[in-house]
Amino acid sequence: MNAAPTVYDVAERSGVSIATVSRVYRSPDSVRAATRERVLAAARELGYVPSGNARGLASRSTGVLGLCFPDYSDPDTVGAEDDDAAMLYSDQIIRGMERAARRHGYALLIAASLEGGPENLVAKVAGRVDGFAVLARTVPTEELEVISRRRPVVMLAGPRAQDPSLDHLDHVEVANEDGQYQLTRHLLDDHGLRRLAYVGFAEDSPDVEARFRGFQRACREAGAEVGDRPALRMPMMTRAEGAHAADLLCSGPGERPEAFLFANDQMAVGALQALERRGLRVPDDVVVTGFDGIPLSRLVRPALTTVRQPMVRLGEKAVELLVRRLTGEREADPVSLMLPVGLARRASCGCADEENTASADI
Amino acid sequence: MNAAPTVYDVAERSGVSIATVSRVYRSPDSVRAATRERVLAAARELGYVPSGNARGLASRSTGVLGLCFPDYSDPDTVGAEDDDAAMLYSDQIIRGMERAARRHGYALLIAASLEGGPENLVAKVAGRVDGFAVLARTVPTEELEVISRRRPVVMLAGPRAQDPSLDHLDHVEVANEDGQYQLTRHLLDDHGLRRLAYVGFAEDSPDVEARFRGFQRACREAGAEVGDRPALRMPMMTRAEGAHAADLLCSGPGERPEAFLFANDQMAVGALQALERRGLRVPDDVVVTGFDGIPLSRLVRPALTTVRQPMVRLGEKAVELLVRRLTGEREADPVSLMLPVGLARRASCGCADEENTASADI
DNA sequence: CCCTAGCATGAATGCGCTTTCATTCTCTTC
DNA sequence: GAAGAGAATGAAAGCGCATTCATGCTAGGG
Repeated sequence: MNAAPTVYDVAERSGVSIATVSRVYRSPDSVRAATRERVLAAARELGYVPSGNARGLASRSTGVLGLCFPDYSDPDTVGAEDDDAAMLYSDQIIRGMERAARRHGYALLIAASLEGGPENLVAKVAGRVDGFAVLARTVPTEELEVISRRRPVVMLAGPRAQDPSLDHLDHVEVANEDGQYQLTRHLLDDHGLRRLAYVGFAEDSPDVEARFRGFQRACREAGAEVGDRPALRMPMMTRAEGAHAADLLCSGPGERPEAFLFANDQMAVGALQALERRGLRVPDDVVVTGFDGIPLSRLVRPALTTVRQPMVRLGEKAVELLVRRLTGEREADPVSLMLPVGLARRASCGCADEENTASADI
Repeated sequence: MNAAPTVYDVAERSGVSIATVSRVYRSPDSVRAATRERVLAAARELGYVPSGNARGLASRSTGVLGLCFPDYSDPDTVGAEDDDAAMLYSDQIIRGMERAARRHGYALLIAASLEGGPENLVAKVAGRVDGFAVLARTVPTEELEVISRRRPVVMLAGPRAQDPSLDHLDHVEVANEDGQYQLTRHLLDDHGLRRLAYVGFAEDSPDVEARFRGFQRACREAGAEVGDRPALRMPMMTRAEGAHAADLLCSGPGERPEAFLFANDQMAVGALQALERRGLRVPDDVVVTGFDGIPLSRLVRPALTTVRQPMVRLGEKAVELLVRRLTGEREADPVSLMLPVGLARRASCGCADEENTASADI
C-alpha cells in the first residue's frame, strides 16, 4: 500500500507526457491508438487508479450525487422491527436514486444525519458531490441554505419548504393528501360506509398530517361526520400500536366504526391481527385500510387495501431534477413535483384484488 | 451558482491567511477563539463550503468508504417482486455499512455494477474512496486486483476468493453451510424426521451451494438418505417457484417427504401458501423451513423456521475491517471472518416460537 | 518537392486545500 | 523589565489531475 502511482508514473513509464495520459482517460479518441495502448499497458502494470479527488479538483465536478436521510435506527432495538416503514422508505429511495444516478453516470454518496456521527458529516458530503438530495427535513435550514447557494439541492418528501430562504429549491413529494382522499372516497362512495375512524399521529410528520387532511376533506365532501383530529393518535405507528388501536376502537364506547383507516400499513397489519384474535372478520365486520403499500400489505390475509407510495420513483425523480440542473437549466425556476400515488383496492375493504389478479400464487 | 467561494475568499474577508482558515476547520483548537469566530462568520456570509476534492487531494484521504453491489433489478419488472431477497440483502448491507461508517466518521459511496451504467463506474468509485467493499463477485478479478493494490478492499459474502491474486484481501462471509447444517440436524435429531427434501439451486450461487452442503453433511452424519443434488432446483428461487416446488413434491411419485427445506425464505413462503391450498397442515402434515430470516418469515402463519443471516452485521464488519486497515494495521495478514448465523425455531417445524415470545402481538 | 491544414503531443498553469517550517505574539518567570 | 518558552499565525510548497496554448508531425494539394 505504498504511494499510489500517478499520472506522472504512468507517463514516464510509457514515454509520454502526463497530458497524454490524462487524455487517454478523458478523450481516448484524441490519442493515437498505438500511444493509447502503451499508456494503458503501463497503467495496468503499475496498478494505476486515477484519483477522483484530483480529477474532481481540476475539472470542478465529482460525478457523484448525494443523499441525506434521517437515521431512524435505534441501535438498541435494532432488529426489533426490521421492516420499520421509515427504513423501507430510505431503502427504496436509495435504490431509486442509485439506479437513476448510475444511468446518468453518477455514483451515489449517502449519509444519514442526526446523532451517531460527527456533526460535520453533512458538510463533508455536501463538499464532495455535484448535487444533493435531502430527505424530509434532515438538514438544518441554515446549513441547507448555504449549500444550496453552490450546488443544486432537491428536497424530497414533506411539504415544500416554507422557509423563504429555501424556496428556490426543487422539491418532490408524494400526493399524500390526495391518496388518502381517494381511499376515503372509495370507502364512502363505493362501499357506502359512513362511520370511519382515522388512526395516525398528525403532529409530527407533515406527510401523516397531509393524509389526515385528505381524510377530512373526503368526509366533509361526502357529508360524513369527521372530527378535527384523528380518532386515535399513536406516536410510533408500529404494528403493536395498530393492534392496540384496533382493540381500543372495538371496546370503546358507542357504536364500533365501520372502517379503520390507518396512517400506515404497519398499524393496519397489527389491527388485522388484533381483529382476528377478537373473532372479527375483515372486511365483513369491519373494514381496514393502510397507507404506503409496503410488500407485506399484499401478503397479509386479507390483503390490505392501501395507498401505494412510489418511493423508488421519488428517488429517480430527484436524480432527474439534479441532473437537469447540472446540465444546462441551472437558473430555471424551481420545480415542485407531486408524484401521484396509486390506490390498491384489495380484500380488506371488500374489493377483489384488482392489482394482482395475475399472480394467482398469493 | 457562480464561482463558489474558496479559502482565499474567506481568508481575505476575515483578514487572515488561508492556513488559518484551514486550521479553523481541521483543528479548531489551534486557533484563537476570536480569530476563529471571525473566520466562521466570514465563511457563513460567503456561503463557503469546503471542497471535498481539494481537501482529499491535499490530505490524501477522502473520508469515504465505497460499496459495490450487484444490480439485480430488472427495470422491466420493477415492483413485481418488491421484496426480492437479493435486494433485501443489498439494502441491509448498505444500512449496516452506512451506520458503521458514520460512527467512524465516514460517508458511504455506493454503486451497483454490471449493466445499466458506464463501465468505468467502478473505477470512478474506487478512485474516490479510502476503502472499498465488494459484494459477491461484483467486480472483475483483474480490476479488483489493481484496486486492492492501493486501497483496502474487503470482499463480502460468497466464499473466500480462490484467485491467488486476491488472497490478500480481507473477507467476510456468513456461515451458510453451518446454518443449514444446524437446521437440518434440528429436524433430524429434535423432530426425528427422516425423509427430507432440499429445494434450491446449487449451481449459480456459492452461498446456496454451501447451504446444500450443510444439508448433505447433516443427513450423512445422521444416517439419513441424501442425494448429491437438491431434490428440486428452482432457478429464480421466487415465491412462485416455492409454491410450484411444493406442488411437485406433494404430487410426485413415492412417499411425500416429511420436510421441505428451502434454500431461501421466499420459496418457503410460497410453499406455505401452496400447501394451505392443498389442505395440508404445517407442521403437522409436513414441515417447511427457509433460509435468510427476512422480516416476512416471522409474519407468515405458521411462522417460518429459518436461519437468520446477519446482513446488517456483515456490512458493519466490512466497515470495521476497512477502518482497521485504514488506521494502522495496513500490512497485517488478511482476515477471513465467518459470521455465525442464528437458528430461528418457529412454528413451521413444530417448535414454539423461541425467539419472539415477548412480542405477543404477532 | 514545398507549403499548409489539421492532428497528435508536450509544457505549463491552476483547481482549493493541507501541511511543514519559519516567524511573530503573548505570556510567564526571575 | 528582560529573556525565554510556547502559542498563534503566515509563507510556500505541493497533492494529482484537466486544460489551454504552443509546437512538432503527418498528409494532402499544388
